[in-house]
Amino acid sequence: MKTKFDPVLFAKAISDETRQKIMSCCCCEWCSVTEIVEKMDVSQPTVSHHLAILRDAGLVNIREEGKQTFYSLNQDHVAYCCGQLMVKFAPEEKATQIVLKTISS
Amino acid sequence: MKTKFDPVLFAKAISDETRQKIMSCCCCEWCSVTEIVEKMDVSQPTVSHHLAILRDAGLVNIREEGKQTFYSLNQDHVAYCCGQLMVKFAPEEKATQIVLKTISS
DNA sequence: TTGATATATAGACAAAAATCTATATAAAAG
DNA sequence: CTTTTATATAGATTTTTGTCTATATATCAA
Repeated sequence: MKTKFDPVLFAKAISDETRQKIMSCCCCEWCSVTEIVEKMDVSQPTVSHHLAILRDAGLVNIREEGKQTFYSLNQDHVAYCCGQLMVKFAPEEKATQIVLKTISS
Repeated sequence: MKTKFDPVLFAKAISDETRQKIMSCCCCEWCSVTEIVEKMDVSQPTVSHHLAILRDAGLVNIREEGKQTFYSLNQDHVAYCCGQLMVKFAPEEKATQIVLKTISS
């Protein structure tokens, strides 16, 4: 079952440029830590640190395989959090209108 | 015309608890800085500082009246940014599905 | 014009966060 | 078993951010 939405936790998790790059990196496929490190310009421990933050916010899926760990973006949860943020700060009709416009463009 | 969406700027702006409280505070009405300060537990300069960050991210509307300055949440822009974030990190069909579910519940 | 009120800015300080190197852990290969 | 590879953790350091006090600026009232 889904844990209660924490808007500050979510915002903090996505508020760092390196983490957003990591999110883009594993947005559409499973990536090992090594693969992610190769595409970033920070050290491996730094990547692991950011992955832990994303994990704690529920924003990544994890699959362990032998000595490797694969991560992929939890798109459902990202979308859920964005939706929750939206309804927290904008009335639903407005949110609906903006979203439909955004998505259809 | 709307400036280009900056997902890191947006996320940083909303990633602080005090700022989210301010956003909620002036979510549905114009509030003077003094009124906002009264509802918060930080000093007036701190509130002004946070308001400047929200302003720089385009998240608040501003209206000056005599010696007072009134702020209100720019709901349209908040909703727009949430929508942009969503389509950045989730495919559109998934975003649509989640959003509609979120909004209608 | 003096004083009070509203807000913003400057600068100092403290707390939090990002990064690094070094190392621990654990799996696989030789 | 020893070595290599993959990842995580610990601890130190630097950078960024949030907060405060003091003060500047600007409006309004007396």
